[in-house]
Amino acid sequence: MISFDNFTTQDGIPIYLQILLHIKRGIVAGTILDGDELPSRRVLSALLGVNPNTIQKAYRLLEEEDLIQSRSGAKSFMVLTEEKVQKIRQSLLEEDIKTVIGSLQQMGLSKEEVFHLIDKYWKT
Amino acid sequence: MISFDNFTTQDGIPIYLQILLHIKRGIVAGTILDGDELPSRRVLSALLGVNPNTIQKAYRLLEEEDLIQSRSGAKSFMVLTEEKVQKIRQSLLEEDIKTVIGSLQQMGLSKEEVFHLIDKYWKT
Amino acid sequence: MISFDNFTTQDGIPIYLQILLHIKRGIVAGTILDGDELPSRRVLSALLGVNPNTIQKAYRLLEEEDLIQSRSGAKSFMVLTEEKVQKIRQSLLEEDIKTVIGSLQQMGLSKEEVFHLIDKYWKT
Amino acid sequence: MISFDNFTTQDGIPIYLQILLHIKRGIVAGTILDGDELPSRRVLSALLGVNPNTIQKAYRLLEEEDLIQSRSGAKSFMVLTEEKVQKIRQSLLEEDIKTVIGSLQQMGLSKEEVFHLIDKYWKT
DNA sequence: GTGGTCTAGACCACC
DNA sequence: GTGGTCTAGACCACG
Repeated sequence: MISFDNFTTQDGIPIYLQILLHIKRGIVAGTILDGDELPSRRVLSALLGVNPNTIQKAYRLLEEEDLIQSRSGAKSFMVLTEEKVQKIRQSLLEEDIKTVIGSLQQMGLSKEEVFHLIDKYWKT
Repeated sequence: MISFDNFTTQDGIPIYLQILLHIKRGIVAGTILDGDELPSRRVLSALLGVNPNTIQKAYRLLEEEDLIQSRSGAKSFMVLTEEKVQKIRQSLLEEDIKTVIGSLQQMGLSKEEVFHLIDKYWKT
Repeated sequence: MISFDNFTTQDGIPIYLQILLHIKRGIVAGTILDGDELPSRRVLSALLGVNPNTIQKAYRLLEEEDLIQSRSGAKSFMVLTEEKVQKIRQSLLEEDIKTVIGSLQQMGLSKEEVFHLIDKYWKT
Repeated sequence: MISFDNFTTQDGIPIYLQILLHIKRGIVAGTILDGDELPSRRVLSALLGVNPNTIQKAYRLLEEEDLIQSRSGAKSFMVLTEEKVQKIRQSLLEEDIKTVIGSLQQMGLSKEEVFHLIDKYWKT
């Protein structure tokens, strides 16, 4: 069963996107594997303290990307291939890195200062 | 006059927040200084291709944070102190760094891999 | 035994309501009589290709309207009086007629055009 | 401006479909014409006593059928051609007639009885 | 003022 | 129990 420990919603970003990203990051990290069972709408809804529809929206988008298979009345499962995983990995990494680099550069930081900051805040 | 070159809106984040962030990052970078004049709502609206109300909202929030002041007619000026700048710097840096570290750690990357990626995508 | 030949589910209307209507229309038509036996939930479920719970819901509503009675084991029987039949007849007829007349009038048809159309589509 | 006088919601059918049908019937009747302005979401929502989103859903479906043109911040207008009107007319008429004939036949009525009933309930 | 999107809760059919 | 749909209300960007 896919874990949602350490998940806390933050505002400014739509919740359904945060859920979607959480799952995609788990896929990239290898903690979510092909065939894994997803928590049901209700269960996850209760766990995260959000509306079942918000969960559903995240799941529906994942299904449209062919990463999930849902059937009414039955549980939902991950449907992953190595190729899909690599594609997600590539897109997520690039996006994260480019965004943060853009912000930090605009604030006038040097690469060395960035390295230093990451080192400081990296949770081992 | 504060520059908005290199500013392009990206969707997913409210535009008024993007404008707010752009200005705050300029403050941190030192390219926006105490006393600098802000473009008028009308001018900036035309420049960014954004509705005047959206500009108005960003300016209003900056005013509520005591970072700008409207004087004599429609012109607005930055009202900064070293203390305010440091506070913004601290909050922006921490937020950016923590967010990206959280994402990348969740994807299972090591600190070294992150350094390598930043090095790769850093625009000199 | 009550017949469900010619019954096909159509979407847009809850299936349990369609079953309810099918039975009520049979009552009005006189093909369903007092004392007639209803198919068991399991049998009808298989016959219509519908979930047993859905059948159960339709039967429960009929029971609440005092039109059927469950006796001796799982078998259910129609419990009808002339008065009940007339009441159902009245309500169904009026509802159908008024609904369709409302639609067709709203589309600007004359009574004669409606007669012509019914004549055209009436299956002898 | 398109009229919603005489419109009352009835349950059993999704409200957004009732709104959609009301508009289509107006198109067929010729009371809604190409270029006509639609009431705004909020106005119609208040008028009918339903949620703005329900109105929006009806409008969105009409837009997907190319019967409406919507632009953010601006009003919505009908975009009709004679061809579209005839197609709607055909589909609505057939559906209404076939549905009511099916119901009434199932209740055992003769064509003459149906004519009589329509004559009785027809509002002149 | 306008339309578009996000979150929320209830109901339905199905397993 | 499961996922799918409908209705509801608040917020956003825009004219």
